[in-house]
Amino acid sequence: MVPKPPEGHKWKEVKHDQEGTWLAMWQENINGAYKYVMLAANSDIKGQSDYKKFEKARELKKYIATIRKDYNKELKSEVMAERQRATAVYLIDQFALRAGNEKGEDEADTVGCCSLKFEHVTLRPPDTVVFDFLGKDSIRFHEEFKVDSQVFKNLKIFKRSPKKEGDEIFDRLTTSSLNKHLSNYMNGLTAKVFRTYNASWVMSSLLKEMKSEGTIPEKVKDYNNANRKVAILCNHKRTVAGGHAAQMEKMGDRIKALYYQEYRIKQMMLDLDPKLKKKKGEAYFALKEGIDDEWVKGHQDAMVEEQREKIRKKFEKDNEKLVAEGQKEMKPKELDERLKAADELADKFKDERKRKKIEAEGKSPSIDKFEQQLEKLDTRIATMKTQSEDREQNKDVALGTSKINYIDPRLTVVFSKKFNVPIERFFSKTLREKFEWAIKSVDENWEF
DNA sequence: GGACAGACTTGTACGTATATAG
DNA sequence: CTATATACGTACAAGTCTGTCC
Repeated sequence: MVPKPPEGHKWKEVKHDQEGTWLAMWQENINGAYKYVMLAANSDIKGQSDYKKFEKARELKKYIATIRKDYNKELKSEVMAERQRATAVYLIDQFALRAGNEKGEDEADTVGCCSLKFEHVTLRPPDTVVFDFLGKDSIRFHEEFKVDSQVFKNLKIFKRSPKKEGDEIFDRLTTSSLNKHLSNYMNGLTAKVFRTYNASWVMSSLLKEMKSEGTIPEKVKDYNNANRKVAILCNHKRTVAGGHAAQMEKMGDRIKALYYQEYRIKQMMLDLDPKLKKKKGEAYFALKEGIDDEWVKGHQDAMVEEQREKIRKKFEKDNEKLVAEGQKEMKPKELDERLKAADELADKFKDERKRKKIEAEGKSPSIDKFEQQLEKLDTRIATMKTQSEDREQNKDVALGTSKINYIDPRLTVVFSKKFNVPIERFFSKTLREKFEWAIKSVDENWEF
């Protein structure tokens, strides 16, 4: 049944097209772009086309060797158009460039492989090529690659005078001619299939050689590391968050604080048993690199201040409670009394600094207990460090796009089953719906 | 073979929900 | 328990690619 149009409107046309996947469409009034109402990603229709997309990429496996052999040969073709085509396919295959359609005057000045211009490619003998251009969404692609010597020669030829800035490198090539050529190898093969193929291929090779062990977060991190390699291949970048540097510093500070805690414990051990210094060696008891007296002083001041703040807050809260219960609140004098604990801490630190000695504390302290505390701190430091490294590595790489669009979801399912990590760790609720076809279709032995 | 119409995928930022550390 | 970090879902613009017409 045809649904009623919104009040005061009528359908321009009602179609019953079994091929199309859209429900309604209209032309946007600003630049005439077509807008579509389509089913959501979790629908059967979308799932099927997603499945087909990855199956197409898998099919490329059968032809890739021939294609590579051919373009390597055609890099030397006498026909310039063929030589350009071979070079372009090389770049698309090796470096995961997008096809690069021609764009209109009014659109952003971004490029892909076929639309690369003179100034986007710099040649550095003997065989290094520097790409620097704005790709889709004006994301910068800035990479340096070593290339096949014939590719280097070709690019040099394609840039030869009278070509100058603003001119296209592949002036005898369009995306349609390139895709037409590719479709000779395999039905439906186009430039974008290479991105899917290479992304999934890289992921599958990484997962094959991987031996993920340890806790679930550690295994997830292994997966993410592979995911990140794919994202880098596809140049999926993101803008570094505003507070990134500050956050890194904060984490670094926290790690330092943990190291300092260890230092204190070790000093306390010395307090209990001075002979340990000989046994464990001087270095064991030293302050970690990057931590000096000045830092320690600042850290201690902060700790004291923190405690003061805590006491004040607690005081206020207690008072609120008293009032709520209909009782009188405590006098400011009580707060001063409570704050003495912080003063004592400050005095203790001051004394320590003067005497350069840290006394063992806690009830019935023993070397054994301290050793245990140290062990706990060690693991905390280790997790913090990996977390901080992870964050730094991810600051400008977006993992989502490759996971959602390029990595065959069945690979993720295989990882999940092989290493016994719940799929929920990799796919959110919506993604599990989107990839239902993948989740229910494979076991741990499936191969891309 | 080039221009344009049309259909479908990809990609990031953003606001909000949720998890986590302190 | 609360502040903050992170994850999630979504919007919608920007791509790719096919088909048709000249």
